[in-house]
Amino acid sequence: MYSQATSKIALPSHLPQPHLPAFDGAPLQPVSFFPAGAEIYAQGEKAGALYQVEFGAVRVYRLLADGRRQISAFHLAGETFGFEADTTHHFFAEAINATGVRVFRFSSRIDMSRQLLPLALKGLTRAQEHLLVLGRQNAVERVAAFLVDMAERQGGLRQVELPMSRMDIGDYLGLTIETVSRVFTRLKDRGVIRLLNLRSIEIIKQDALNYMSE
Amino acid sequence: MYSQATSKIALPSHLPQPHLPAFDGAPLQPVSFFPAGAEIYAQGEKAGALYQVEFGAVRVYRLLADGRRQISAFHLAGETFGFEADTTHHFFAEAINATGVRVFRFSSRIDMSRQLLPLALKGLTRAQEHLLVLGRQNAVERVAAFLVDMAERQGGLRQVELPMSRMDIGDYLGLTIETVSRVFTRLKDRGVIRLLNLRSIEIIKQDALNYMSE
DNA sequence: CGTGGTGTTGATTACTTTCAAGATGTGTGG
DNA sequence: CCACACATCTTGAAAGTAATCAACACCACG
Repeated sequence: MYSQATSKIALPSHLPQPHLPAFDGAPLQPVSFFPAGAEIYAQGEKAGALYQVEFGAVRVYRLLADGRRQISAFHLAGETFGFEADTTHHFFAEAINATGVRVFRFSSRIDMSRQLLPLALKGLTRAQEHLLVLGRQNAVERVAAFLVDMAERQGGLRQVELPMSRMDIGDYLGLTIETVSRVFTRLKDRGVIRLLNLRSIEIIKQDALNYMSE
Repeated sequence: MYSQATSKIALPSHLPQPHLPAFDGAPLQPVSFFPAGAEIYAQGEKAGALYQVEFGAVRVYRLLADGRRQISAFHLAGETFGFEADTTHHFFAEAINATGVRVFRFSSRIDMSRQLLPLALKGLTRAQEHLLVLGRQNAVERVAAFLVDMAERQGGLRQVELPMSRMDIGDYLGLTIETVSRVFTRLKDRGVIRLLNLRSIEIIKQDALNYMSE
């Protein structure tokens, strides 16, 4: 496990090209690199920046005192995270894999509220939709909803990359790794999905998956 | 069940006095009155306003096709709701009891984004914290967290009013009404709370309750 | 080609839901 | 003001779903 990110290094040319910057007015920031497992920010730290994923994937989570973890969101390439209601981070953010992030520090000289609001509202809607999944859906429905969401965010292709571990998926869906694994197996046995390898699946019956996720 | 709200009536003098308006610049709106169970807005309707509760209480929820309901938030006097990421409502909002609401229609002449952002971020943080409850806490912890939250929002007094039914509480916490009822009974039997009547409780052991909610 | 971490599968346990019945509370009309 | 009726809430027993505990399989890495 790494504790420090290697910041502001040059972006290797074989990596994906930059996405559209999240903000007008702000200067284009260099890409900070975080190896797998590296902390981007921690609960309790002072906030004051937004983060845009260039490549890789990020998990944002909270912990209970006894170690139970709830991942509130995954963020893929092109997505923005790091909103806080006050000046302190209430969550942890970590790179899941080797990840490049553009950090936009808040500047008093540029009013970003106009541009932040739609992003914050998008995050709010996402969180509220996830509440429905956690509050009222069973294990199969949760996994189906997760796969549908991941597929949509990757352009709606049949093949879906899952950059995160079963543990991460479980902590996102409020399930144990065993239950996640069993549901994957059931979906495979029913011919709904194929497991290409541990971190990528192919959706065979899109309709069935949509239906399961309601 | 009522389908129409009686709008723009005069606020009877025996009712609570107005809270601070949510927005500067916007003219102070009259209070719309909604009887118990009345719909404030529905999923699919065109959005374009914010709502501030003057008195009473509001539930915001989504439905699954088979009728399962998830209440994403309750809103009490002084609180603001109705944020949407696009121009359409993705949720339902209903008055729980007789409720007064101030409606602030968006005006192109006044830029409210500066004032909306902190409210949206507050809502985002609330939703993310609720995700932890639904994803990783058991029935007793959920109810304890709910009571602690309601107590804090009512000024931290020992006596807490619960304007909503057990059904509402269950649909907020992802539990059945029977489980909610059983947990209330257990907390009562352990001497943690007293049930003054169906809609109000007294917190006897605040520490125990805090501890249970983590 | 081991070796440790990650994932899968099986058996059992625990918790919550479901189904059912009864109790309590509220509102209405006599 | 009381009585009845309907809705809400509580309690109990049985069933179902996911968690836990345990063993094994599969990778990915050095």
